[in-house]
Amino acid sequence: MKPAKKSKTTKTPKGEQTKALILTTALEMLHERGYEQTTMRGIAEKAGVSLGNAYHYFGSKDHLIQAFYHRTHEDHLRASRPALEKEASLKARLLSVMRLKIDTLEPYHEFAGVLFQTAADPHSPLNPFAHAAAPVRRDSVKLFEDLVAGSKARVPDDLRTELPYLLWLYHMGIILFWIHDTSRKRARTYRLIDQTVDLLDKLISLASNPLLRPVRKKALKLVLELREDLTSETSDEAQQTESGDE
Amino acid sequence: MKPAKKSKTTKTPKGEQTKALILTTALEMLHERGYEQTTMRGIAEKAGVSLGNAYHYFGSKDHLIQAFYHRTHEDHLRASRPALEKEASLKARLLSVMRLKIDTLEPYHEFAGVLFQTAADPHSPLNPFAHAAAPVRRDSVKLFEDLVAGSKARVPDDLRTELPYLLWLYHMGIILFWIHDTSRKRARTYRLIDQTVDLLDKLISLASNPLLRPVRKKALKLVLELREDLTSETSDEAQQTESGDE
DNA sequence: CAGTCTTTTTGAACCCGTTCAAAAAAATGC
DNA sequence: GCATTTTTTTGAACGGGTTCAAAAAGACTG
Repeated sequence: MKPAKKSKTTKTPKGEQTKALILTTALEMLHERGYEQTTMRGIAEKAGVSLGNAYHYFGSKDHLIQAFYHRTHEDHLRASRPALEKEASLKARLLSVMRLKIDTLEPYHEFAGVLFQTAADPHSPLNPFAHAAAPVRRDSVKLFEDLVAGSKARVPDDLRTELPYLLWLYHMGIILFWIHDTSRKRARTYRLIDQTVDLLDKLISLASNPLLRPVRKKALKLVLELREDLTSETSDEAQQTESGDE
Repeated sequence: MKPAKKSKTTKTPKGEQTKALILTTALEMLHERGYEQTTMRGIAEKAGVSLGNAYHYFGSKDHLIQAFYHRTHEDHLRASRPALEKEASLKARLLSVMRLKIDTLEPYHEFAGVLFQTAADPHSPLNPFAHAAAPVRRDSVKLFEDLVAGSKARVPDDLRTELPYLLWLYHMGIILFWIHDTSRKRARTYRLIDQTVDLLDKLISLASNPLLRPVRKKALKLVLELREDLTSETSDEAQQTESGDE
């Protein structure tokens, strides 16, 4: 399918330097001109290296995108810290984190679609759903672990374990909505966040209710299963397609 | 962004014929060799027309994909009919329809990812989330309308109205999972369907419970809002990007 | 320092999707 | 039937991502 050569690790200081140069140039161009307008040739030229050289360090354009994604994620982490230190209730914490996520992403709205696109391709190494190892996801889920751990909400233990992952999923859904949101200043997305956070908070409270226990148990068992699949499966069968060319 | 010229309507019988020829050839190749291996050049050559000619009738490769998608949808509709005529309970109906969906899609698993990808791009006319007019979505939701209408499940009226759309969303989620499912014979996806359908059925029953009424009301109000956005918004603001080139 | 092995760098080449002006063929009007 | 207009068809060209063999530059060894 998609060749997607691995990006080589650098072996000398010179290489290190070149790689960094290419990366920063790429990020710059991506920020200034968006995805389509940023070409590998353009990056190479602006960085003063040859096209082939860029490909030596970054196996594909997607790898550059990944770097970009990483950066916004780190920005979001940094932006979230104050709120997580101040707020105590689960609801307030979640609300802050989600709103800050959108704040962070906002400057890149116009090409976020493409970003999401490449990330949704099952064959892409960037796909947060497929590859368990994907540091993107691990880091991302970790934020929600902190979010839950630091709150003193009354939530059943079994749910508490799964909650970070569930919130991560929820947050992916919000991003998907945001990508398609064309309202001014993304008002709709923010409203959606406000309302869904409120709803989620209510639901989590309800989840302790004995009436809901069987459903909760069943649902959580299912979630757990899926998560296990996600973190184990990939190594055995997923790679077969790669070698199956002729 | 993506130029995506519109596919011209044909004006003569000769043109009609050529267009059909190109389409069938394309579907054939897509089926046999997947997305990446099917090139516009390849299609044109196999169909015995020039490359430019193919582009005259189909503005882009995506348009061909759209045709492909349409076909599988129709297959699914046809396959679902018997079950919808036989089954009475909502649960059984949903289970059948979902399983048949996966059955229908299965032959195209390897390139379904790409299909989903192009569909997730906000700029793509194929995107079922963005363009209300997208017949793909209308048709698709319609199936779930029939599914709900034909069942005699006891479900609150307000929920009943939104249920088809919610089930459509649910079905999109399952497809997303399926795309990433590498288990043999897609066993995991089928199991997921079994369990989630069961769960949904239980949830729908619970939804009538007075305890849940406030949450239900709130959630449905939210869903309704989003749906309205979806079906109206697109005309005013979404198109600006199109004309905003320089 | 000379020779060898690695890493970095290059630039040409390949294939692909897409565009476009102009040729060929059909349809239309008189 | 001929001129004009419309539709269909062509093929070359452009710009883009990606690959690759081989040159250049460095690192390492004796």
